[in-house]
Amino acid sequence: MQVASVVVEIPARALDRRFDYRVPLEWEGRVAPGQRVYVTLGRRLCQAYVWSVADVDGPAARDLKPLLAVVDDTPLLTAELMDLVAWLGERYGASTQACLQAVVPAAFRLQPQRKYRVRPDFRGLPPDDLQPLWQALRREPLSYRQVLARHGPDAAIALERLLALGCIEEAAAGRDQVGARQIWFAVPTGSLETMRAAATERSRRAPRQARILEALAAAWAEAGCPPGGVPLTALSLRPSDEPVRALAAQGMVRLEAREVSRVPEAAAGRDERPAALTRWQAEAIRRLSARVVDERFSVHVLHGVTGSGKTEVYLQVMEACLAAGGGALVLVPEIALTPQMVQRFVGRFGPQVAVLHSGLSQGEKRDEWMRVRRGAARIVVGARSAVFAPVENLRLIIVDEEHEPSYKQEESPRYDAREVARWRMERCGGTLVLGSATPSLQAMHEVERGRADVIPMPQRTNGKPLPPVTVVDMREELRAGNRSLFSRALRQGLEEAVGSGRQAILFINRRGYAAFLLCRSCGETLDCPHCDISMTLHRGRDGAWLQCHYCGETASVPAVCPQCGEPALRPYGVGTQQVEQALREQWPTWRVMRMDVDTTRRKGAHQQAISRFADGDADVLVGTQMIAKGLDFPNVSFVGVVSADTMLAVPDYRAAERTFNLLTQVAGRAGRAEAEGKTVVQTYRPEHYAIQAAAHHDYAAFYRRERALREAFSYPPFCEITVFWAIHPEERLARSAAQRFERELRRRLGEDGVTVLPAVAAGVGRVEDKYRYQVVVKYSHWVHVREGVMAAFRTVDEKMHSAGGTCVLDVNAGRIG
DNA sequence: AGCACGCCGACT
DNA sequence: GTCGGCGTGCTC
Repeated sequence: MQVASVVVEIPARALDRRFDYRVPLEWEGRVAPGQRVYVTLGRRLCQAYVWSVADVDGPAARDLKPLLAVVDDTPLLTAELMDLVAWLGERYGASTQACLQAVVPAAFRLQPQRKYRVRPDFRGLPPDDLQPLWQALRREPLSYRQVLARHGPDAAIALERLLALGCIEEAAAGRDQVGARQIWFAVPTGSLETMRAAATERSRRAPRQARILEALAAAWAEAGCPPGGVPLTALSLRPSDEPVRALAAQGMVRLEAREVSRVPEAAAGRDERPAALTRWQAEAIRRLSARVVDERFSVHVLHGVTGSGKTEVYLQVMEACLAAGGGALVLVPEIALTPQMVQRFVGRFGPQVAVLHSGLSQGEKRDEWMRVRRGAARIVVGARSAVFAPVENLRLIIVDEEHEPSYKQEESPRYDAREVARWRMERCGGTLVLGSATPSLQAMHEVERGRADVIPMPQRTNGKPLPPVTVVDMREELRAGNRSLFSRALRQGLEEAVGSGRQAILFINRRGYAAFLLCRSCGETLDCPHCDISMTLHRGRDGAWLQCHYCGETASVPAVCPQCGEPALRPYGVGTQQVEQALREQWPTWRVMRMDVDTTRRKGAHQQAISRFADGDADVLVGTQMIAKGLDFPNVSFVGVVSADTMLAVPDYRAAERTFNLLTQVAGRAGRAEAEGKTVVQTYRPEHYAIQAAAHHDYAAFYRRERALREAFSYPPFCEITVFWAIHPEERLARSAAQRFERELRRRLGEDGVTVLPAVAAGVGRVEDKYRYQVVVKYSHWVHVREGVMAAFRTVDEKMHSAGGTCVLDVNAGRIG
């Protein structure tokens, strides 16, 4: 007798284990790991994934509940993905169910459904008029909708009566949240001539039938023989329409339901293959292609300056991978996944490419995922979660803009797509390519330890040098009597660019008008009533308001300070709106465009804004980091950074790295095509190494300095950091939970190679009226501390849970504030 | 996470 | 005397 050990889909830590079910005799041999099944847990129906199947003898197995249904014929998850789910759980301290939900698109989750079936204990017959429905339900359980569709609207009453008489009962049943899309096709059975003759014959007697036959004949003539039929929707018909049913009954046509994809098949498109490669590109392609073919695990850091043509390298290495029979996966930051980017991949590989991103509907994601699972698409391009795509014979993963923090998922399971990619390539014996103009400290550390190699691409494809960067000391400006947002150099750069018909970009890393309001009389700042953070000042057409960027709370702007009553509230900390306003005031004739989360919240607005600016609809674009990434505006000749200091001020050990990356990226925006580029960076800390290194395009200098600091203060990559949070509306409970975690941890882990920092309030100590306390743990290898950390976590989490609070564990955390 | 069972207040 | 509050405990 077979027993299936399954993981149920319910994401509760208490259910994070295997449950055993009996495999009914008729399904023996049909049940395999990775397959979805329906089971009852307690008395409710739920979906589960088969983890393992074993042959067990003896009475114990007979007492198990049986599997209720097998959902898929072929397992939805491959053996590799099942192993990945297990690894995810261990690596990030998440429940197996949460990991499953991250790997499988939401469309495949269970949508519970009520069905009606005859009661097995009912003896005898219901009243005569209820017999047809009762007989139908005896053949198979039906949902309410099915009952109405098959037995007419009066069946609703019949159903109620059968229920009241105790003849039938409700039964749990289910289906996928979003199923495959089916379309009905009418397929002709006879020859083209018969079709035409039948049409003529029916033209008077049955004109609607005749029209269908004519349409079929026309499609046949056009598409050639034998035709696959015509989708009924193309004729505005449904299979239940009378003429269709009549033709089917006469045997003139056959009706077929076929699964179709919701994603239109990519047109072949134009392939923009460059006429020539730089010697660096050619060398990179040569080296990587050789590794893709050899089926051994290897990691490569593709260090290419902005404009060095990394994408073309990716494309040609993927070609080599495909030629060797492998599949490939390209990860890009969500923001860089623009139609232009996708077009390059589709242009080269056509319908072999599947694109996975957050803009797709659940159904579209399902269809793309299944196309990959069936092997119809062998290349996947997508954002973070695409790292789980079920690519067959996966041999190559490319992580573009590898240094981007968006590869870390900030909810459970808090995985890092770069680590997942590494795991998959290690397991499959494939090649991992980490591409960046500013490789992360982590990636370079791997190189130092001999676990990866660097492939340099220091030259731009257009042969031009990187644009010169001027660092402006804003203290000097102040001394020279310039109190405006714009230094003389920045002003000059703007005027030169716009004056010569070019475009300019101004970058400021904060949205809204000003970071906060401060009372110049008493020093009070206006804070959010629900969070420990000051509210941001926003200005729009309908005046000004205050907004909390943590919880969304809004408030009106008081005329006087609520603390001291003085009319002395002043805005501090420049935001995009303020820059936009200053531009409009000083250059009223210029066309100014602003791009940040506030202007691009609407779906598609982001892409629209990008095309408008690219089409020359504005002279100056003001925006947050979203304008820095992956965009290529050929007419931009000037880029200004209004303040580089906001990025440096963040209390995060990676602040310098982020600043360096962003400045490098922003500077790369200027002068990508014909126009000569120029960049001005404004700062109050012109001597800072991150700013200096970015200004001189000197990655090596930045890396040396940053590496030394990380080593001296024991920050990643010289250790790994895991953060525990306790979150509760009562400060006392949040604090004591964090302290308890700290104690438990110290007790279990000892001192060797582990540093446990004391429990403290988080950087923002209260969000949405809930207090947050944190414990930071530093160690060298997760496997050495995992047991201890997880045991401590489970103890505290369980208590916190019953006290109405939450605990979060962020393994290999990015942020620690 | 649900959905049971189980033990104490305001109602037909 | 019953309906129902949500506190604890289990789910193969």
